[in-house]
Amino acid sequence: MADSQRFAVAVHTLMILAAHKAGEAGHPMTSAEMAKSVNANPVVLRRVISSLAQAGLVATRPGAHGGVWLAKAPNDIAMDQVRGAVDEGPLVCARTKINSDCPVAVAALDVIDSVSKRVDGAVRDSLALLTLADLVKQLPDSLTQACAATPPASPTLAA
Amino acid sequence: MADSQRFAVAVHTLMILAAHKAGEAGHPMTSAEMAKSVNANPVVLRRVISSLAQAGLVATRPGAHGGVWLAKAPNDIAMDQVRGAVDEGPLVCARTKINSDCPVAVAALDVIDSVSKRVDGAVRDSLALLTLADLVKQLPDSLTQACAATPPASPTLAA
DNA sequence: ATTTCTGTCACCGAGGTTGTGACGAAATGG
DNA sequence: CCATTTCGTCACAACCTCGGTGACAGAAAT
Repeated sequence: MADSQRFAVAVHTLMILAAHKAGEAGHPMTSAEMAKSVNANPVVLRRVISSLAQAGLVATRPGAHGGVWLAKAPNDIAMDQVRGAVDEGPLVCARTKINSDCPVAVAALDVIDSVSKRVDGAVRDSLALLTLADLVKQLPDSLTQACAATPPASPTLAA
Repeated sequence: MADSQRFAVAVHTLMILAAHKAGEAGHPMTSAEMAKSVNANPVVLRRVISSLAQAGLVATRPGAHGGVWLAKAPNDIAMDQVRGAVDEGPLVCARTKINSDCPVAVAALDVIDSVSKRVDGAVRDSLALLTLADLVKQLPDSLTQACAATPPASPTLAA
């Protein structure tokens, strides 16, 4: 239960917000704008944004001139929080349908469960060390500068 | 692309083979026998076994008194090999449908890709340290002894 | 030759994910 | 007060992947 693209969409969205330095008192970005860059339906984006908002990573405001912005500094947004917000299932899932009359199967289930937990821990640990700020740093400098200086109706996002 | 139960089925299968000390010159186990314990269709099991065989982890022989057995010592079977054999896709997959006219999207794709590689590396590393022997050790001693002494038609597997 | 078992195919149904339209609620501006 | 914008969420369709199942050919043992 993990082959969705929600995590990728979430990271993409957060990078856009960070690169454009979108803020409440400035120019929040709309889901429609960002949907163009992600090449997805605005509703899909809003579903992801909704999860991120519940996790306290972004804030939103409806109405004219409303939109989405980061609720925390990029340095304080770690990737494991993002994954936890949009994709809560375990990566490697155990079997639910074992034959409970078979003692080997019952014991194996526990063992496999421990493997699953181990993998999940490894994923979480590796993502916890990665912040949104780290990712934005990987963007070409020219790009982030262009975005930061962007007035509404930015040419850096449009198609 | 990782929410399948193939990995769990593979581990379960390998544990059965290890616990029963199945060997070519002894009592290879049939997919039908093991399917009972896993509570899955024999064909599903054979699909997994086929992948494991291609990876050199198990060996098979058709025909009467044929079946499956471990091709290596449990100490030499690491879990990352198992995962690689049955589930080759990346755990967290990037978006394929970005808007390639948007410079932010193009750059973000690379960044997300690096995150994906990082996660995959973490998973691989954590699984590489875990061998089939480690997992079998976690089984209750009584169980492995009962299995090891098992003649054909074992009561420890049947329903 | 018969039996047993693997290997593989084709097909179906279940479940989850994305795409899309629609509607209400909230916020801004005239 | 009203029109506009935008979020939030629902319902539905399209699609894809996965597991379950039956079928059949080939290999091996007796």
